[in-house]
Amino acid sequence: MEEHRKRPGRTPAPAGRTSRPRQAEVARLAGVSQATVSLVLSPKPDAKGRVISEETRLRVLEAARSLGYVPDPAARRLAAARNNLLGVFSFTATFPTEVQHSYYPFLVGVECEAAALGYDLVLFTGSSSGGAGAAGPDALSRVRLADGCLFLGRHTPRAELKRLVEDGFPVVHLGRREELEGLAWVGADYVEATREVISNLAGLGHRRIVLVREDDDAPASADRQRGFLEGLEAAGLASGPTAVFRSADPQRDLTPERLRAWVGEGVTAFVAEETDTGAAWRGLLSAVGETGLDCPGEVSLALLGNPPADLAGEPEPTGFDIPRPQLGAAAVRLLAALVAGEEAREPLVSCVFRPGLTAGPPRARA
Amino acid sequence: MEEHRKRPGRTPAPAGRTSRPRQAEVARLAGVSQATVSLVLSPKPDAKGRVISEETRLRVLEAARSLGYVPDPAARRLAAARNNLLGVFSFTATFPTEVQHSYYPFLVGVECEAAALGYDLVLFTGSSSGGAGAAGPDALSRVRLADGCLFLGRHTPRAELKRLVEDGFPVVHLGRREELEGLAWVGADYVEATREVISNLAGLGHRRIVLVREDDDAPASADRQRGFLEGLEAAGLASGPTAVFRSADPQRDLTPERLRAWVGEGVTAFVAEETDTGAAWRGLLSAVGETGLDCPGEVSLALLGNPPADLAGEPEPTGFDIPRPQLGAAAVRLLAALVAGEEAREPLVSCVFRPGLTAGPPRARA
DNA sequence: CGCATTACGTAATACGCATTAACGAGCGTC
DNA sequence: GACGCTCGTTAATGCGTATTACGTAATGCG
Repeated sequence: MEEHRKRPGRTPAPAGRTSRPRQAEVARLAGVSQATVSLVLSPKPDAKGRVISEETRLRVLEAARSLGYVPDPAARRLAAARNNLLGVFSFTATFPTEVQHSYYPFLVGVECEAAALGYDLVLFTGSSSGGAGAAGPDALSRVRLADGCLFLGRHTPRAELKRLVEDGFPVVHLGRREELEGLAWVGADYVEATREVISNLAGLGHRRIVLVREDDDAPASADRQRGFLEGLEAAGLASGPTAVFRSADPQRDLTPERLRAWVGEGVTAFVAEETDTGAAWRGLLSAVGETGLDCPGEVSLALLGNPPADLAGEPEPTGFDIPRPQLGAAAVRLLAALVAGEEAREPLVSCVFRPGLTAGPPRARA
Repeated sequence: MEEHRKRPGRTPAPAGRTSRPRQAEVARLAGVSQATVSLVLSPKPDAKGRVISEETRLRVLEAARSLGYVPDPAARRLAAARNNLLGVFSFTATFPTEVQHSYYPFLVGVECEAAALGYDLVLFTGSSSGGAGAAGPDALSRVRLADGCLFLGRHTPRAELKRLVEDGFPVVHLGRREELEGLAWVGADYVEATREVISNLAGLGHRRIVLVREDDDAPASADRQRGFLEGLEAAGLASGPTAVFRSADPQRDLTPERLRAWVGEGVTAFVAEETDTGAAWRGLLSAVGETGLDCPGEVSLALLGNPPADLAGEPEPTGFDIPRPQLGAAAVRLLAALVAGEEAREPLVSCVFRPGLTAGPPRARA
């Protein structure tokens, strides 16, 4: 196991160039002790009394710079300090091949905010491809290398996550997740955003609206449904038993006949939730297409979220934008606060209403 | 700085429940030494001689399981003298807001291959000022925290990179980069791919072809031009002085008149290089559009690379696909080999010809 | 039965850094 | 000049694990 070790034994740095410099080498170059180097390089705000003279300080800094010294994150962490690393852990590949279901938009915000706060990011891989930590309980525990960790994706192993939280390891979950006591999370305000969309449709004159959702118990779905119902109520509209269409496979179950039946009953607007696959929205679109109904004219459609990337060419759907970069940034802020030992809380992030082109006033009833 | 440490001082585990168990505790429960626990829990394939008896092995495993022992990654990496981290350094944000010019496709391959090889990724951002090194020239030295580092982007500071290479720090540059002695890199074979496109056009019957390129001296551009000229020669076609149209702003300089003139001279096909902005291709497309020439019919077009994301709706261009994920994967493989001390070399990655819809046989000359 | 082997374990140590008790040197003070 | 005192620095130690150099008991062999 030692074959790759460039440094032979205990001698600080004989061969020199092949290995990263250690504090000991910086110390030798600066003519001080390793402890002094540590003191100089560890920004201690509460420097009570014990300070290093400006002269040695500069000497050490110069030596460190010229050697290109960088602290070893593992050692730093082991010695009970921080290493300026925030972990990002996702349970599917972070950069999936399929365009759908990508964490990219979140990462835009995560990277930006992390940089602003002075953190680098560690991307823990292998969660899906079974590489590094294959499976097993260790897969998740690798994140302890970082000061804290951000979790993406809805299907997080409860037990492992719970363990991290209980151990006091700073963890933030991206997406509402209340079933786990003490788990910090950030989320978007789907309830309010959906309410706003419904309110808008009602304002256009729609009286009967149907929500198309998938058969998933994720909080994100539940929130939209709640916002939908609240929106109906606020607009003084009835929410009959048929107002919510829930299906495990909307693209199969949402038939043109079904659609025609609704329209025949007086339904003039449909809203679909956004999910990884966009199945609800796709199902709605194709059903409308097959029935030959004119979209803004005969039926209004709204998407509770952003359209999948491969539908970028389609007309812009009415609905709301999920501010994913802001969500990512908020998550990082929260995580950084936890790492710093603060008792922070991030409020729900608001979604932005998107007028779009798929909704308009309903056609006058015959 | 010690506030978060649950374990008071040297006692192995007095308070018990607040902290994760260590090997020492497992050892105590199993009635063996810490070293034995380590030996049992560290899968050593080449267990030459030194073996633990099956009985104690099971006892230790049982103890570990019952305590919920999980190894501390920081300690593990410290003891192993490497940290299983590969750096990714880009000089613009790794996740840019603009869709164009994104490293995303590369990262798909990087993440996947890193996972397969058992590495985690550290993302460094050029602008971030975190960690030990302040901003400025030291920014680059932060990458030493990883076992090796991948560099993206054409505008890498030469001096700093040189320093890393000279120090023997494993570095791989994504994209051909030969001007720096000893710098490892991986690249796509633009020469061959371009040659193939030209050969294909010649096969269709085209006799006069013009290359539209931007005014950039990047290797990627030079390679395409070289492949273009070689392709012409191989097909027995003349490459007059007007065969290459080089412009700093093709969208401005590539006027409809210009295009008409070429067509009048007998040019029947145009190829454009791909760049971050896609300016050459955009210029070509808009000029053709304005002149009202029918694309596969009257002129053939080819794109030496992938179209920008915002042109996804357009008909698929003839040309070649740059296998970005494979490039990323190849870079990671090379980097991993360097980290392991091997003297590896990755060949150029081949691009894949894309038939597309924008090229066809030339219309018979009048 | 004596000695060489082998099989199993363990003590000791290193890994790189942070932290803290202790130490030496300057410097007044009476 | 012995004493306290502050300031700057260092020696020593611990963090949790991997590894190596040794023991010790069991076994093999003539």
